[in-house]
Amino acid sequence: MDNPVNSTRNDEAIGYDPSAVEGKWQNAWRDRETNTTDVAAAPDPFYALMMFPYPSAEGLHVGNLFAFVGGDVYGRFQRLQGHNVFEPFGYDAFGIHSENYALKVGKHPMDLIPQNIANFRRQVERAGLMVDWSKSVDTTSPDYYKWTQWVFLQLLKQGLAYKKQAAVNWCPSCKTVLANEQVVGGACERCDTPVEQRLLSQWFFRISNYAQRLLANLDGLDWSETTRTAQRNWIGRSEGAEISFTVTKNGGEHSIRVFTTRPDTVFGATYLVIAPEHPMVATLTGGVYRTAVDQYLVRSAKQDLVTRKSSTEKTGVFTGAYATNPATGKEIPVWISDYVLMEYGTGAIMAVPGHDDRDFEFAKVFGLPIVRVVCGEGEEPSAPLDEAFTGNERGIIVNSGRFDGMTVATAKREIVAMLEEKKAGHPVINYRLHDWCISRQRYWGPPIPIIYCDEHGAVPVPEKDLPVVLPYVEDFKPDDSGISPLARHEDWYCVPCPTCGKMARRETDVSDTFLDSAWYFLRYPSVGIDETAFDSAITNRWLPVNSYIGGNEHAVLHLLYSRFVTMVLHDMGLLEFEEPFTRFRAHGLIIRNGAKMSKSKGNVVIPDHYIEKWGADAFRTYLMFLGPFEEGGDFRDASISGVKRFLDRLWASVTSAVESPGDSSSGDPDVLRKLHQTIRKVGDDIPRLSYNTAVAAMMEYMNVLRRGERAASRVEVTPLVQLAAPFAPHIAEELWEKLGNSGSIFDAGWPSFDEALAASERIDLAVQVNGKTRGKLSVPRDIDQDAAVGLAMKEESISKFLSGPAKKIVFVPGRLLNLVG
RNA sequence: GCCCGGGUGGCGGAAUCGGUAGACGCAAGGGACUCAAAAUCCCUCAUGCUUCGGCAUAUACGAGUUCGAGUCUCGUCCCGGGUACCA
Repeated sequence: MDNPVNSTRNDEAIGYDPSAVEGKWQNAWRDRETNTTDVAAAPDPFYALMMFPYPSAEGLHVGNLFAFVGGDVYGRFQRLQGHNVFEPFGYDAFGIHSENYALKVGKHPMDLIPQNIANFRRQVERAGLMVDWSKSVDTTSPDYYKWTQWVFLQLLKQGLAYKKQAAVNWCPSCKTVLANEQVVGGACERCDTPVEQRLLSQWFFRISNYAQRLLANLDGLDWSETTRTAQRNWIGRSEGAEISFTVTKNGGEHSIRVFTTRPDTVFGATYLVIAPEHPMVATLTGGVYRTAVDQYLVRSAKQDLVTRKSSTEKTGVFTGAYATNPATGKEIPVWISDYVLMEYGTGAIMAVPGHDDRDFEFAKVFGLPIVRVVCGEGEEPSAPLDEAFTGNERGIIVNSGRFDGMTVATAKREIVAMLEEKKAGHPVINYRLHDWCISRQRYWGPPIPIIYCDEHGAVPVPEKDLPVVLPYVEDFKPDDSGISPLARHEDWYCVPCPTCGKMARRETDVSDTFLDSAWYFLRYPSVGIDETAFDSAITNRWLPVNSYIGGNEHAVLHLLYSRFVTMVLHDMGLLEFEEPFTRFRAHGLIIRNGAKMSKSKGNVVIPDHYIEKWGADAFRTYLMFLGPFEEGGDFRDASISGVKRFLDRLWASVTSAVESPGDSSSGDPDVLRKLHQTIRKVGDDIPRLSYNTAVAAMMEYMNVLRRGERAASRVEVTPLVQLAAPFAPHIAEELWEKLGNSGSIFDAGWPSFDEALAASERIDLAVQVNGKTRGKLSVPRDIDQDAAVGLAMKEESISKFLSGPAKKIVFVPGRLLNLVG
């Protein structure tokens, strides 16, 4: 801007060149370290976190960027409020996605990931995020996963990591383990061979020990309600009872324990079912039934996990054994079926076909008796059931001896008491939450730091020997030579036992990617510190995270695992807090052609060329304007032009204010009123992530500003530049500089609003007759009811709807008057 | 099936506590400027009637509560997401 004379002004006033402005400020931010936070000294810490992405080869897409910009607007706003905001960024680069992609393109993930990361960083910088790049994290770097392995060892030390046999999906043709998402319709996605299940010895974390605490703490968290609900459902607390059924077999007495949430229906239990994996299967199975049972066991063991869990067709086999129903004293048959899961409850159920859909279906298939023990309103106790009656709110107990006539709720209590007396049952609380299996028979992850010694068993790798480095191997493909790719590399897995020094064998499985991401937020502030996973003073200063923004697809696993790991470290005395994220908000999804934008749907849009064409500021603001941040919206590139127009006008207004020779220190009262209303509105909207309405409010103000003939003055324009800064940071910096300020606008604070200036003298009072709006009156703001009624009745256009004086008057001061005739 | 969301003009959306439905933006139509186009600027823009003053109807559908309902209650239909034999 070397020659601000009228002849050139038009060109400058209309439109601006985003690439020049944005390049200038991105360089300035880097050179001046504007976005670098002094984590040790900052007086007013605010940790603004966004979920780190998996750095795909295609690059960051619009859906990712939407989430990041939303987080960035929040972070920048907090900084403008005067906080020392720490906004880090990193990469969740281990895992099956990267590995599969590497296999597909025939490259090694270790070569691929650095390129992808460089590309992501370029995109994020180009989008103008306020990221502190001095504290970035890459989960595949040994500097990072050294501490992931350390976290594993801490859980082991606490007795929270253990090994057990567990089923995995196995492709008999590829001779490899498949992840659930690689099983398509019960077959291997690559060779279409039917998948089987196979038992492997795997590492688990005892997250189920924390079920009650993970559930209870949810009440105190400032999180999206949908996310908390999803976690509650996942943890799945059920109150019920455990009941014992006695089996007399070969002269011995055995007891089968079942879990039920409906002890009130025990009189209707006409048979028992145990899971195929139940330890008592062999004991219970009698001679002639053995062959059929064995066949059934083989069959259900072969079926893959996905199909077995999704098919609802009932299959089963009779064991030959009978148990005694402790309520009725009757003998009932014991069956085996895979609709009963060994992982939940006791792996055995009492079947009440009259009042459970699954039991009903099973009873129909095998011709087992169905007994009604609950009646709905107006139903006869003897009426047959043509489907299970599961509604229990108004149910009344029948056919249950002395419990008849009780409500379901009362009977639950009374029947459990009766069973307790007989020593045949007691109340129990069960959780759906299973222990977390962290073993992966894969290459692309951190090796689990364990060494197996013939003499000493599973020996943890000493902490001083971490990291256990993942070797660069050419044949990382899980092929037919064995289970885990690392198990093919003797030179790697043969190591001396840390305890006795004799030759031993490393664990060749790697850990789950979710373990990498379950603690990364602890690492960010301590990046660069080599001696520890996280510096205690720094961590307790910056965490828990003030604001966490991410996708609801991680509502359960990632967020739950992070909470679990944090709780364990808290219990070990390593952290002062036990919940990692004070506030969490889930953003919405970006829809393109009617579907969520995702690689699998094939509808991703890469933002680069939009940013090139319209500028990062316009693109960011457009993304925030297209719909409510927490709901997402349609990506339709046509609408970007409206936002660009707004920024052009902002540029033009500031330019003319700067150049205008007239009075620039005062403003038009109407404009100033709108300005102060806008400052209030934007300041209210941003914290509740109502970004779309914040942008709309700024546009409205811009329309008011441009209404008059005269050029805008500095007082009218300067606060608007500050309000726009979180959305359009580059142009805001540039205009801030044009307005004669030095230093970053982000260190200049947020404009304050004056309540008195924001209020107007006169208001429009809506006047209704019988609830229908018939007109409006321009009246003083503080008009009272009588004065308002008097004015209204004088208006012929209003009074014509009334035949006489109003019988009832509803007056809402400052808003409306309703005359009821 | 179950659990969450959601359904408002041609389109994206707004209406924060039950108080003027359609802010803001896009698209469309008209006009100004221009040799022309782009850009820019101005105007119109829910629907139907209209004597051009207005009037009526409208927030998926049907009931209800209320002076007043997009908003609350009950029922029905549709769409999106999550989850799934959890006893």
